[in-house]
Amino acid sequence: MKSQFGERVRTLREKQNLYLRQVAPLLEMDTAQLSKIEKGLRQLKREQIPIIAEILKASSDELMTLWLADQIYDVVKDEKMANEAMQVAEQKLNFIKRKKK
Amino acid sequence: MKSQFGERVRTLREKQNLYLRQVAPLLEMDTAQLSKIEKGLRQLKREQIPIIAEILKASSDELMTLWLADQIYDVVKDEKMANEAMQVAEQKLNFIKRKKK
DNA sequence: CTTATATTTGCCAATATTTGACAAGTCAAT
DNA sequence: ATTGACTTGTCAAATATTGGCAAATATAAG
Repeated sequence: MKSQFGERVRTLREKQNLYLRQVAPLLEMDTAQLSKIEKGLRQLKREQIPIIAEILKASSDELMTLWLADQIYDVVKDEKMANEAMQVAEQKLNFIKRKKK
Repeated sequence: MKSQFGERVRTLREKQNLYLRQVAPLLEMDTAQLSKIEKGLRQLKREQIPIIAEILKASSDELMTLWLADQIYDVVKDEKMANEAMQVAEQKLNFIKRKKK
Protein backbone atom coordinates (compact mmCIF):
# COMPACT_ATOMS: atom_id res chain seq x y z
CA MET A 1 0.00 0.00 0.00
CA LYS A 2 2.22 2.75 -1.25
CA SER A 3 -0.10 5.66 -1.87
CA GLN A 4 -3.77 5.36 -1.13
CA PHE A 5 -4.46 8.41 -3.19
CA GLY A 6 -2.55 7.12 -6.18
CA GLU A 7 -4.12 3.71 -6.04
CA ARG A 8 -7.58 5.22 -5.84
CA VAL A 9 -6.92 7.48 -8.79
CA ARG A 10 -5.74 4.57 -10.86
CA THR A 11 -8.79 2.53 -9.96
CA LEU A 12 -11.08 5.40 -10.83
CA ARG A 13 -9.30 6.12 -14.07
CA GLU A 14 -9.54 2.51 -15.16
CA LYS A 15 -13.17 2.42 -14.19
CA GLN A 16 -13.72 5.33 -16.58
CA ASN A 17 -11.68 3.55 -19.27
CA LEU A 18 -9.32 6.45 -19.59
CA TYR A 19 -5.64 6.33 -20.49
CA LEU A 20 -2.93 8.34 -18.83
CA ARG A 21 -2.50 10.21 -22.08
CA GLN A 22 -6.12 11.28 -21.93
CA VAL A 23 -6.11 12.43 -18.33
CA ALA A 24 -2.65 13.93 -18.02
CA PRO A 25 -3.23 16.89 -20.37
CA LEU A 26 -6.32 17.87 -18.44
CA LEU A 27 -4.05 18.30 -15.43
CA GLU A 28 -1.43 20.04 -17.56
CA MET A 29 1.18 17.38 -17.09
CA ASP A 30 2.63 14.54 -19.15
CA THR A 31 1.84 10.86 -18.76
CA ALA A 32 5.10 10.21 -16.96
CA GLN A 33 4.14 12.54 -14.17
CA LEU A 34 0.68 11.16 -13.78
CA SER A 35 2.06 7.66 -13.78
CA LYS A 36 4.37 8.61 -10.93
CA ILE A 37 1.51 10.18 -9.04
CA GLU A 38 -0.56 7.04 -9.33
CA LYS A 39 2.38 5.01 -8.10
CA GLY A 40 2.97 7.39 -5.20
CA LEU A 41 6.35 8.55 -6.45
CA ARG A 42 5.12 12.12 -6.75
CA GLN A 43 2.44 14.18 -5.10
CA LEU A 44 -0.41 15.78 -6.93
CA LYS A 45 -0.69 19.43 -6.03
CA ARG A 46 -3.36 20.04 -3.47
CA GLU A 47 -5.24 22.49 -5.65
CA GLN A 48 -5.49 19.93 -8.46
CA ILE A 49 -7.50 17.49 -6.39
CA PRO A 50 -10.89 19.00 -7.22
CA ILE A 51 -9.90 18.95 -10.87
CA ILE A 52 -8.94 15.30 -10.97
CA ALA A 53 -12.03 14.48 -8.93
CA GLU A 54 -14.17 16.03 -11.58
CA ILE A 55 -12.34 14.31 -14.42
CA LEU A 56 -12.78 10.96 -12.74
CA LYS A 57 -16.30 11.75 -11.58
CA ALA A 58 -15.32 11.07 -8.03
CA SER A 59 -15.79 12.74 -4.69
CA SER A 60 -13.38 15.57 -4.11
CA ASP A 61 -13.68 15.04 -0.37
CA GLU A 62 -12.77 11.40 -0.66
CA LEU A 63 -9.71 12.10 -2.76
CA MET A 64 -8.68 14.96 -0.49
CA THR A 65 -8.94 12.65 2.49
CA LEU A 66 -6.70 10.06 0.89
CA TRP A 67 -4.27 12.69 -0.27
CA LEU A 68 -3.98 14.16 3.22
CA ALA A 69 -3.67 10.69 4.71
CA ASP A 70 -0.70 10.07 2.43
CA GLN A 71 0.95 13.26 3.62
CA ILE A 72 0.41 12.34 7.24
CA TYR A 73 1.67 8.86 6.69
CA ASP A 74 4.82 10.24 5.12
CA VAL A 75 5.54 12.16 8.27
CA VAL A 76 5.14 9.30 10.72
CA LYS A 77 6.10 6.19 8.80
CA ASP A 78 9.02 4.37 10.42
CA GLU A 79 8.71 6.57 13.47
CA LYS A 80 8.70 4.89 16.82
CA MET A 81 6.50 7.61 18.29
CA ALA A 82 4.07 7.63 15.39
CA ASN A 83 0.98 6.65 17.33
CA GLU A 84 1.65 9.02 20.18
CA ALA A 85 2.28 11.84 17.74
CA MET A 86 -1.02 11.14 15.98
CA GLN A 87 -2.81 11.29 19.30
CA VAL A 88 -1.23 14.60 20.21
CA ALA A 89 -1.98 16.08 16.81
CA GLU A 90 -5.57 14.93 17.00
CA GLN A 91 -6.03 16.50 20.41
CA LYS A 92 -4.65 19.77 19.17
CA LEU A 93 -6.94 19.61 16.18
CA ASN A 94 -10.00 19.09 18.31
CA PHE A 95 -8.90 21.72 20.76
CA ILE A 96 -8.57 24.31 18.03
CA LYS A 97 -11.85 23.30 16.48
CA ARG A 98 -13.68 23.71 19.74
CA LYS A 99 -12.23 27.19 20.11
CA LYS A 100 -13.45 28.24 16.69
CA LYS A 101 -17.08 27.33 17.36
CA MET B 1 -0.77 26.86 20.78
CA LYS B 2 1.56 27.50 17.92
CA SER B 3 4.18 24.81 18.21
CA GLN B 4 3.95 22.26 20.95
CA PHE B 5 7.54 21.29 20.39
CA GLY B 6 8.79 24.87 20.56
CA GLU B 7 6.81 25.68 23.65
CA ARG B 8 8.07 22.59 25.40
CA VAL B 9 11.67 23.38 24.50
CA ARG B 10 11.29 26.86 25.89
CA THR B 11 9.79 25.58 29.11
CA LEU B 12 12.56 23.04 29.50
CA ARG B 13 15.25 25.56 28.73
CA GLU B 14 13.90 28.00 31.29
CA LYS B 15 13.63 25.23 33.82
CA GLN B 16 17.35 24.60 33.32
CA ASN B 17 18.05 28.34 33.59
CA LEU B 18 19.75 28.41 30.25
CA TYR B 19 19.83 31.31 27.80
CA LEU B 20 19.38 30.99 24.06
CA ARG B 21 22.99 32.04 23.68
CA GLN B 22 24.06 29.10 25.79
CA VAL B 23 21.98 26.48 24.02
CA ALA B 24 22.16 27.66 20.43
CA PRO B 25 25.88 26.97 19.90
CA LEU B 26 25.44 23.41 21.12
CA LEU B 27 23.06 22.93 18.22
CA GLU B 28 25.40 24.80 15.89
CA MET B 29 23.01 27.64 15.27
CA ASP B 30 22.64 31.24 16.38
CA THR B 31 20.17 32.58 18.93
CA ALA B 32 17.91 33.95 16.24
CA GLN B 33 17.33 30.52 14.82
CA LEU B 34 16.70 28.90 18.15
CA SER B 35 14.32 31.68 19.06
CA LYS B 36 12.37 31.02 15.89
CA ILE B 37 12.30 27.31 16.62
CA GLU B 38 10.88 27.91 20.07
CA LYS B 39 8.24 30.16 18.57
CA GLY B 40 7.40 27.63 15.90
CA LEU B 41 8.59 29.79 13.03
CA ARG B 42 11.22 27.23 12.05
CA GLN B 43 11.59 23.51 12.47
CA LEU B 44 14.40 21.86 14.29
CA LYS B 45 16.00 19.18 12.17
CA ARG B 46 14.77 15.75 13.10
CA GLU B 47 18.24 14.45 13.82
CA GLN B 48 18.86 17.26 16.29
CA ILE B 49 16.06 16.21 18.58
CA PRO B 50 18.12 13.72 20.60
CA ILE B 51 20.78 16.40 20.98
CA ILE B 52 18.45 19.06 22.32
CA ALA B 53 16.82 16.44 24.54
CA GLU B 54 20.15 15.72 26.12
CA ILE B 55 21.02 19.39 26.53
CA LEU B 56 17.73 20.03 28.25
CA LYS B 57 17.84 16.75 30.17
CA ALA B 58 14.53 15.77 28.71
CA SER B 59 13.04 12.69 27.12
CA SER B 60 13.98 12.34 23.50
CA ASP B 61 10.80 10.34 22.90
CA GLU B 62 8.63 13.07 24.34
CA LEU B 63 10.25 15.76 22.22
CA MET B 64 10.10 13.58 19.15
CA THR B 65 6.41 13.02 19.74
CA LEU B 66 5.72 16.73 19.97
CA TRP B 67 7.89 17.45 16.97
CA LEU B 68 6.05 14.87 14.86
CA ALA B 69 2.71 16.14 16.12
CA ASP B 70 3.65 19.61 14.88
CA GLN B 71 4.47 18.21 11.44
CA ILE B 72 1.18 16.34 11.28
CA TYR B 73 -0.75 19.36 12.42
CA ASP B 74 0.85 21.43 9.70
CA VAL B 75 -0.51 19.04 7.11
CA VAL B 76 -4.10 19.00 8.29
CA LYS B 77 -4.71 22.37 9.85
CA ASP B 78 -7.50 24.27 8.13
CA GLU B 79 -8.44 21.14 6.21
CA LYS B 80 -12.08 20.20 6.14
CA MET B 81 -11.21 16.50 5.89
CA ALA B 82 -8.59 16.63 8.63
CA ASN B 83 -10.24 14.18 10.97
CA GLU B 84 -11.08 11.68 8.28
CA ALA B 85 -7.53 11.88 6.95
CA MET B 86 -6.12 11.22 10.42
CA GLN B 87 -8.33 8.18 10.71
CA VAL B 88 -7.20 6.81 7.38
CA ALA B 89 -3.55 7.43 8.15
CA GLU B 90 -3.90 5.75 11.51
CA GLN B 91 -5.48 2.70 9.94
CA LYS B 92 -2.70 2.42 7.43
CA LEU B 93 -0.15 2.79 10.19
CA ASN B 94 -1.69 -0.01 12.21
CA PHE B 95 -2.10 -2.17 9.16
CA ILE B 96 1.56 -1.85 8.27
CA LYS B 97 2.61 -2.45 11.84
CA ARG B 98 0.60 -5.63 12.04
CA LYS B 99 2.23 -6.86 8.86
CA LYS B 100 5.71 -6.31 10.26
CA LYS B 101 5.10 -8.42 13.35
C1' DC C 1 9.82 -11.14 -34.88
C1' DT C 2 8.03 -6.36 -35.76
C1' DT C 3 4.94 -2.82 -34.83
C1' DA C 4 1.87 -0.20 -32.05
C1' DT C 5 0.17 1.55 -27.81
C1' DA C 6 0.32 2.25 -22.78
C1' DT C 7 2.93 2.81 -19.05
C1' DT C 8 7.25 3.29 -16.47
C1' DT C 9 11.81 4.83 -15.35
C1' DG C 10 15.89 7.74 -15.27
C1' DC C 11 17.87 11.93 -15.77
C1' DC C 12 18.65 16.73 -15.23
C1' DA C 13 17.40 21.55 -15.52
C1' DA C 14 13.96 24.67 -13.66
C1' DT C 15 11.33 26.05 -9.80
C1' DA C 16 10.09 26.32 -5.14
C1' DT C 17 10.97 25.91 -0.31
C1' DT C 18 13.79 25.97 3.68
C1' DT C 19 17.77 27.35 6.01
C1' DG C 20 21.88 30.05 7.73
C1' DA C 21 23.80 34.20 8.77
C1' DC C 22 23.74 38.71 9.89
C1' DA C 23 21.94 43.25 11.20
C1' DA C 24 18.76 45.86 13.39
C1' DG C 25 14.91 45.88 16.43
C1' DT C 26 12.22 45.48 20.94
C1' DC C 27 11.94 44.98 25.82
C1' DA C 28 13.19 45.05 30.70
C1' DA C 29 16.39 46.04 34.28
C1' DT C 30 19.66 49.19 36.05
C1' DA D 1 21.79 55.63 28.26
C1' DT D 2 23.80 50.95 28.61
C1' DT D 3 23.55 46.15 28.95
C1' DG D 4 21.75 41.63 28.12
C1' DA D 5 18.17 38.54 26.33
C1' DC D 6 15.40 37.76 22.88
C1' DT D 7 12.96 38.85 18.37
C1' DT D 8 12.33 40.15 13.65
C1' DG D 9 13.44 41.00 8.82
C1' DT D 10 16.07 40.23 4.90
C1' DC D 11 18.41 37.76 1.55
C1' DA D 12 21.64 34.59 -0.45
C1' DA D 13 22.83 29.77 -0.13
C1' DA D 14 21.57 25.17 0.42
C1' DT D 15 17.86 21.57 -0.30
C1' DA D 16 14.02 19.62 -2.06
C1' DT D 17 10.51 19.14 -5.45
C1' DT D 18 8.80 19.35 -10.02
C1' DG D 19 8.48 19.46 -15.19
C1' DG D 20 9.80 17.72 -19.36
C1' DC D 21 11.98 14.77 -22.24
C1' DA D 22 14.02 10.40 -23.88
C1' DA D 23 14.64 5.83 -23.37
C1' DA D 24 13.04 1.47 -21.39
C1' DT D 25 9.59 -1.91 -20.47
C1' DA D 26 5.22 -4.38 -21.07
C1' DT D 27 1.50 -6.16 -23.52
C1' DA D 28 -1.11 -7.24 -27.47
C1' DA D 29 -1.77 -7.83 -32.50
C1' DG D 30 -0.36 -9.02 -36.86
